[in-house]
Amino acid sequence: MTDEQNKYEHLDEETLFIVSQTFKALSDPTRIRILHLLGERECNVSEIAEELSLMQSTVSHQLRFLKNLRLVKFRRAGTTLFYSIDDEHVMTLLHQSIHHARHD
Amino acid sequence: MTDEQNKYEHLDEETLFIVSQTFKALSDPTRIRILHLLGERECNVSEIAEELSLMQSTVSHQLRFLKNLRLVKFRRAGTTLFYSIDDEHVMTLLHQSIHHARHD
DNA sequence: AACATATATGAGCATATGTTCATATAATAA
DNA sequence: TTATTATATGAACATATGCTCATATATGTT
Repeated sequence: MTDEQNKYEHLDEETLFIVSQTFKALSDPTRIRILHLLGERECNVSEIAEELSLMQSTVSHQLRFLKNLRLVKFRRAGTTLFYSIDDEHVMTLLHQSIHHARHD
Repeated sequence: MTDEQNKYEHLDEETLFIVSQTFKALSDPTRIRILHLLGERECNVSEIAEELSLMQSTVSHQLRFLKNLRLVKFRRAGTTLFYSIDDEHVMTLLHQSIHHARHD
């Protein structure tokens, strides 16, 4: 290999799509709050709504969004659905960012 | 401290704002491509546009966005502006996410 | 000064996003 | 079955976002 300039290696479309979607999930304050809460403990929909002062409908819509990206999962107990984190890697990104935001 | 349930510690508004803004910057494919390119080498505006097949105007608008968040900086050389990365922590988040996207 | 080159900017437009309201669905209890 | 509770869903709406076009600005050259 000579020292002529190397061609830039473009990001492939699929990687670009996954990465942008992941960060999009983390780009909304409401979703961040929901993920952060679920990072502390498993919660049902009503608990999330009450703890974060959000409408049940808002929470449900955002949970669907997060579930489609497999960032959260749920277990059923009667009519109640308990949601929890399903992607620890994304939570790591979130926690790093929170830590960074607080320390400079 | 007893084992009664602890109150959930809400994220403060400022942290929430910074975190969501940071991830918003990383949520758009065009900005990801620009940051990824600048992660490889310093570039001027025209080089970015040509390398990524984007309009000069598009690149300039996005660079302004990224500069406002202090994710990139530039140095002037005549009429040419050379842009480079100004936030290694955010680049770490980006690289982690790319790595994650490619490996599962 | 006039001109060329590189970059920045504002307006306009189409699309995406997030919330709310009203209502539907699902599981359980009576 | 009917009623109740928990959650999901679709439509409507307002706002945000990203791109393009046209043009402005800034630096350097002649």
